[in-house]
Amino acid sequence: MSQSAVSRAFTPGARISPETRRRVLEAAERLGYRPNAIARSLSTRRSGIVALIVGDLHNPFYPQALSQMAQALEAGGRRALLLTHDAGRDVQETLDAARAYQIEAAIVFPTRLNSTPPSLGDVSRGGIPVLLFNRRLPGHDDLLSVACDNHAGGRLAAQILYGSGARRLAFIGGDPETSTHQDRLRGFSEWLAGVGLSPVAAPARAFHYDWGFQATLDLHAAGERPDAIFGANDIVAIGVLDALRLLGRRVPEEVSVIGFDGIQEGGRVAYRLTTIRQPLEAMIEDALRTLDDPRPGSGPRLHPGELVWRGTVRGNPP
Amino acid sequence: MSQSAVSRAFTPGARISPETRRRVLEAAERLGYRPNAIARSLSTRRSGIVALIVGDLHNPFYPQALSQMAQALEAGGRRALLLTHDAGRDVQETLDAARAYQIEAAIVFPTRLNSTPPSLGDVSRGGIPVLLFNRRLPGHDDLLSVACDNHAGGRLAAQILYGSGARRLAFIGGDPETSTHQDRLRGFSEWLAGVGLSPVAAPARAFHYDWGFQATLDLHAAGERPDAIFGANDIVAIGVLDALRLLGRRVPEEVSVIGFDGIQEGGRVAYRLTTIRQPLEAMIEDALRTLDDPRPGSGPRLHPGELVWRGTVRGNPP
DNA sequence: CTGAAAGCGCTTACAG
DNA sequence: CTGAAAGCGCTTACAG
Repeated sequence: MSQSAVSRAFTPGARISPETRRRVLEAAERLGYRPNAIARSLSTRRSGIVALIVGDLHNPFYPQALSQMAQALEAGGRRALLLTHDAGRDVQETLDAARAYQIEAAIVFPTRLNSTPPSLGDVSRGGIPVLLFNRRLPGHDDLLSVACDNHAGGRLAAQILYGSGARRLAFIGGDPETSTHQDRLRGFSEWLAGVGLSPVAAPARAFHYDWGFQATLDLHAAGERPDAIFGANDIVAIGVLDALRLLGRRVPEEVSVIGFDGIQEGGRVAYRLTTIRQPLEAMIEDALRTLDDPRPGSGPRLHPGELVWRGTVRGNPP
Repeated sequence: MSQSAVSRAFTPGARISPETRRRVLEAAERLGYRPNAIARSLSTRRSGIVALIVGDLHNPFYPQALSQMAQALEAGGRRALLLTHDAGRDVQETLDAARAYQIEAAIVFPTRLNSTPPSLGDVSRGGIPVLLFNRRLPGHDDLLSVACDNHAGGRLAAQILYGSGARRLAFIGGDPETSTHQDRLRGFSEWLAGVGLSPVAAPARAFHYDWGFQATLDLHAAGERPDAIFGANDIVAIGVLDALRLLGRRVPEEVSVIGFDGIQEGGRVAYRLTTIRQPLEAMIEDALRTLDDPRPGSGPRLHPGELVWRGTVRGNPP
């Protein structure tokens, strides 16, 4: 039994007789043999490894995206190398480290990445496609990017809230340096401008529960009494809801609230948050397809958000 | 410049003159050269890769643990290969797949693993140490395990609640097949027995928010009015809190609530959940140390939980 | 269809 | 300290 025969037995579609393959596989089973993927990678120059780069996993959207992404990768016979990226260091460094493992692609979950990351400039040197998930980076056309259509989502939020009768609409933002924040706010403001309105307030800081909570309190302390609040994402909107409860303002009777993301937490009985859901499955599928056939410079690939009607917006679904 | 020289320049502590090393590193910098970690792995037979096997990341405890674990691994110059494990498949299969990458160890986050997993029997065949994080599997002495001392934690919960004046104490469990559930309940019941009490109720199903919520509603519908509830973990306890709020029962005046885990979510203003925190950093450190020097059969390594006093237990901290 | 041989990019005794 | 050579465990033309 030659080495080649064994190799071919484990290679789908290789030229080998069924009989030989059977014998090899049988022996392998008996001996507990498994081909060494590391050696195969070296030989074929294809590691089958994709780097997943994550920052903090504070926002539940990311763990959800991460585990679904890992599963999708596995379904395609690839492996996920998990790398953490903390605020202090450069993403570039992390990427370089990953490159040593002959990764075929890298996907960055930009939990802590704003629009001016120090050195994502020549990120894809070495010919490895790098994809930003859930963010676009203006001016970085060498980066692939898959995101929700946040601009359209912002418009939709405005339309829904306005349609529910609200006229004093506030936006409570996230990290103002991110495209997610900017695009959602822009869409929101633009749509409102179309009906002669503008947001009564748009404080912004971070995509955190605590910020949504605090900003809502501050808003009311300053005398604002919005009749609708668009939270920059679900976790912010959940903070908003808790603050409103504390303030004694009834949702949705007095105030409507809408979020963005579609995290499972928003569906809990305590919140029933109406939101614009990012189509995660479609985005992940698209991301993997895009990495297989990368065409940099074509701009971010946008997916429309889907309205999830629950209980925090007054009236009936449109 | 020989191949050997280059190799040694990148090997800390290798016999090489500072001058040569400098020249190599400089050239590498200029050329953008990085040693191929895959080739190195093949040569040294040490991949530096540790498999992290996760199920669903529903419970926020796991993403937190996962990202901290990945960071700790990186700090030690190792890499995390992320593998998902879904309920349907055998952990053994996932482990086998990981083994192809010459992993040095595997850490299983048993989000969906109960005490009778189909085939974790000869899991460490191949000499790769496998460590269960946050669970012990009675009868599986070949598995390493690092967990919180759930039994002691259960006792502590009983003591705290009893100390706050409660006499009708309920336990709302998680997945009853897990060691985490069983140990916490056992400790809880044992301590209560010591003062002549037993839990007024101990429904169990899953470590989910929805279950904590539903079980609390059911309990009250059945006419029980506990004056204290021990949630099997924080996410269950948070469901309990939301249900109590719906029922109009005031916390902590009428009912005290305590959780287990110490997830960040419990600290939110809306909950202020008093809990027993798992010392995650210490557990992770211990896990990595244990994997470096594995001594199977020595039983699970237990870490004491720490009381985090917030606002859901009546009275003052002990 | 099958096997012998070269090569993937490193590391590491070994000899100098 | 340095270099030539063998070897890690695979894959894949190439010849048969």
